[in-house]
Amino acid sequence: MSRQYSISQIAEQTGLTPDTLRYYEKIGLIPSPGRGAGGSRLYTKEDIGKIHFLLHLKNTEMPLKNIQEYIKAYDAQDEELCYRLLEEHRIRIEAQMAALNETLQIVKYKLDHFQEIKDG
Amino acid sequence: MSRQYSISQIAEQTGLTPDTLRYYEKIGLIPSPGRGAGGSRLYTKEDIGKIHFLLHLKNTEMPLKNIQEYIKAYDAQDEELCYRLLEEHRIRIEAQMAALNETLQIVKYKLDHFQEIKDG
DNA sequence: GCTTGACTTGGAGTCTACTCCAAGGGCTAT
DNA sequence: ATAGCCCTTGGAGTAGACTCCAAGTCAAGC
Repeated sequence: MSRQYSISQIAEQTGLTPDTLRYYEKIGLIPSPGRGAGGSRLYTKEDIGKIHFLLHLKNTEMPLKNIQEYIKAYDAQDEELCYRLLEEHRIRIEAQMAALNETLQIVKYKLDHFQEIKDG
Repeated sequence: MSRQYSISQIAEQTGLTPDTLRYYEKIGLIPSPGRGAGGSRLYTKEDIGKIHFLLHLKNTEMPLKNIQEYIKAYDAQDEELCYRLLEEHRIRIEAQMAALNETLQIVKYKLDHFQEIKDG
């Protein structure tokens, strides 16, 4: 039987707080893990994997509601819906990258401009 | 004398609502524009330029507080601070692009995986 | 057997960024 | 001169995502 981890260990691994982990569990973003002595949460490697994928979605500005919908579809093994939701997210990611790049060019231009003022 | 625009025209141009424009003005993100008959706002081309740059920062997840700080530094002609704030934002943009790209690869992999299931 | 420390729950509070509302003013067309 | 519409203000309300708190449980060490 493989190792299991307490909520504070997971918190440290993921950079989330125990409160946030419990909050995500409450709203159905992560599965309710097994419990140890006194009802304390014990996370498995599989749980951790799900949390990491969740963080990938969250870190790319997917709203928790959409992540919730994806998790629900995943649990219901609705591959059609999973596919559609991920595809939509892919499009949003690409749009976001384009916006970031556009602003990056503008910011770089301004930074060069400041540099000139300093040099001149 | 060049053309001026009402708040609803600016709203249409920028995709913001008049309420949001007034809110941005209230918290100091955009300058208070000149007023016309009955105290209604009249935006100049210069105002519009500032709003568009603000939107670039906002669309790249710069918190309004940081934008506020930048605008304040800009108005105070504190070039040193302007430079530092933009440089920090550039770094955040690049980090964000890296995170997006990483997730994009994962999402693409998953999408290909779904595709195989459909094809197979 | 009592303290210490991490854990549990449900619920309330906070922060950011809006979003809406009530009460009222002013231009335009009929 | 009245209807219709867009504008004004200050302030209250909302949504999303946490974040904190009180009261209590449990196991381990002294």
